[in-house]
Amino acid sequence: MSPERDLYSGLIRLHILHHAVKEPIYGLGVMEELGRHGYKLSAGTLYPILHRMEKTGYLQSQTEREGKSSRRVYTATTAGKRALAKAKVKVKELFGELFEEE
Amino acid sequence: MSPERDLYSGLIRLHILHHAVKEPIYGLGVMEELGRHGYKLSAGTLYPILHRMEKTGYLQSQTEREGKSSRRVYTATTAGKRALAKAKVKVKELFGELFEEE
DNA sequence: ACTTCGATATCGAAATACGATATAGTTCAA
DNA sequence: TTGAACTATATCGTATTTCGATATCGAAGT
Repeated sequence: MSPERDLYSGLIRLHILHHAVKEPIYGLGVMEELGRHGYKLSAGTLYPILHRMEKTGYLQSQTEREGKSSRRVYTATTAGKRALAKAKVKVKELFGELFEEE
Repeated sequence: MSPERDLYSGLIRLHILHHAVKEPIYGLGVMEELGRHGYKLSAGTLYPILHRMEKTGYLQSQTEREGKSSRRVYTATTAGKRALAKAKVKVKELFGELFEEE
């Protein structure tokens, strides 16, 4: 529906990976965090993204039962950290190009 | 094949859009430029991207016949420039998060 | 009981990715 | 002057991804 999504899909994953490196994350929490950054995506989009990032090997999950109900909590794997480190170089390059002086 | 592609797909489009705003671009030229940034993508991936960005309304094209053979040359539309401006804000935000001090 | 809420999962049609393959004009050496 | 090498773009087919809609399930109100 939104044609801008194409431009942002990678950025969204990098946001997710970055947060997963810093601390454990979970689905709805990520949705809210992304919403704060102006990315509107539904649960039907986000959860499959997390599943795939786990299948790819960037994230690992475990079901947490903290008193209340259960949450599937994700943290970044070593491969995820490596992928983020590489991607940061790319983001830096893009940033440099986009905001360079004439 | 490369699972990192997921992380970069948006970055690639932003590179393309950025260049199309600065000057006219064409398929193989973009491929080489992206290659210089370490993005390896085949013609079968790139051309459909350009087609879609045109269909979306970010780019407009015309066939140029500069003496030699012909090239389909793309430039950014007003909508494309607007989309890039918006995306730049997002990239800046991501950059800030990824490279913030602790 | 019933609804709302937090949380996750899955379905299905449409769109996208990408290697492989096709097409076509130019150049240039044999 | 045939044909190999190169420039340039397009399309096909399988697999994957997107994303709204829908489903599930337990907590907590009321």
